[in-house]
Amino acid sequence: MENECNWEQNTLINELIQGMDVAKRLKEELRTPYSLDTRDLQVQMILSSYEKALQILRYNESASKSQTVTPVITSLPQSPVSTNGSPLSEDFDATFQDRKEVKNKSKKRKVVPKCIDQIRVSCESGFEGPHEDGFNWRKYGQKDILSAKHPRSYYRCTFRNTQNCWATKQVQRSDEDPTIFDITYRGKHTCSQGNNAIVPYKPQDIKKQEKPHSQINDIHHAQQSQERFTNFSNTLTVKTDNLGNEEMARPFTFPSTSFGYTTQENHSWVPSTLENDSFLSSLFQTHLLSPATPESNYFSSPTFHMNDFDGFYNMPHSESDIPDMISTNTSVTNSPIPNFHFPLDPVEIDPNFPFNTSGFFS
DNA sequence: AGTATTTGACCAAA
DNA sequence: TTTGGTCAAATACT
Repeated sequence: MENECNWEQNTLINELIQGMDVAKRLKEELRTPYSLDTRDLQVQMILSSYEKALQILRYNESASKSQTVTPVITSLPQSPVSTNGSPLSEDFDATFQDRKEVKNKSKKRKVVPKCIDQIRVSCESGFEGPHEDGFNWRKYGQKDILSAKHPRSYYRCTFRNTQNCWATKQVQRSDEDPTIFDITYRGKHTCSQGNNAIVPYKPQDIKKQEKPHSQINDIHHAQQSQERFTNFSNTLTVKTDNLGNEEMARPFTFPSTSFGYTTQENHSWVPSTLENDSFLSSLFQTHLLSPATPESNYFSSPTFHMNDFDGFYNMPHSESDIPDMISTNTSVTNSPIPNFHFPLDPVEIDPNFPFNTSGFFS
């Protein structure tokens, strides 16, 4: 618990410092003719930092009022260890236990898992489905929700039976903006997709996995990625609606250095310099490094909104072994983002970092 | 034929 | 009793 408090405090400080730094940079750049993309992105970074800082403060406030909201990190007993040596999530633990009961006792409603990631994805291009996140999901239910105009869809991991993966997600179209989907992830993937590291891919190499009517099908090619990212920074917004605290068991696990998250095994790889930028690294992981199913791509959502930067928690982590899904070709020439660069102040990028070398996505 | 989706029913929590 | 999550048979798709 003490470490957790330090984490949050450090994160809070980091976010405030980051916001201040970016604001300073922006101030400098306002004096010079600089790209609007950069300025937009910096504004978003500033907002993101302050939003996250506020989230931490709000979370602490609510947690102090109610002991029922306890971060998963410390509230559960020791997790089991998976076959690859990494600890399974506490959520998996709870979920798996519940699911075993389901097997014995049909249709028993499970206890809500404690680890929930919630993100908002906007699909303003008019496509039907919400964004793709790189996992294979099978729809197992749809329900009209009383408080919502649109039905809620329930998905479980395709590898539930074959690999005993109990991750699920719910997709709810927003009432206010039908182009926005609220996606709630429950449970961590324990399938090969969840355990493996990130792998670059060529969208055209991927076999078809899901039906087109439920998916975004604006597949972009690698050559477009850099341009898309530039545009992306224009439209990118971070939405931090007040999510219920009961659903924010791991509310602040965005990959900030203060968490030391990157030291964990199986963690998504992030350039070291980007780790200092929790917002950007989250963006990086979620939308640049995540392999996706055929109908999607790294920029499948013209605009996306993340309430919770824990979304990366479920990102696939492998360079290989994503069954039947992606090409194993990982050479730099097939990188989805050739000559990738961030529209940031160059000072922020480690000059030694091999963005343009074969080590970048290998 | 195998796999994915749809949808009404079931069940537990609230 | 209501509501939301899940199951599983029926159906659709490949």
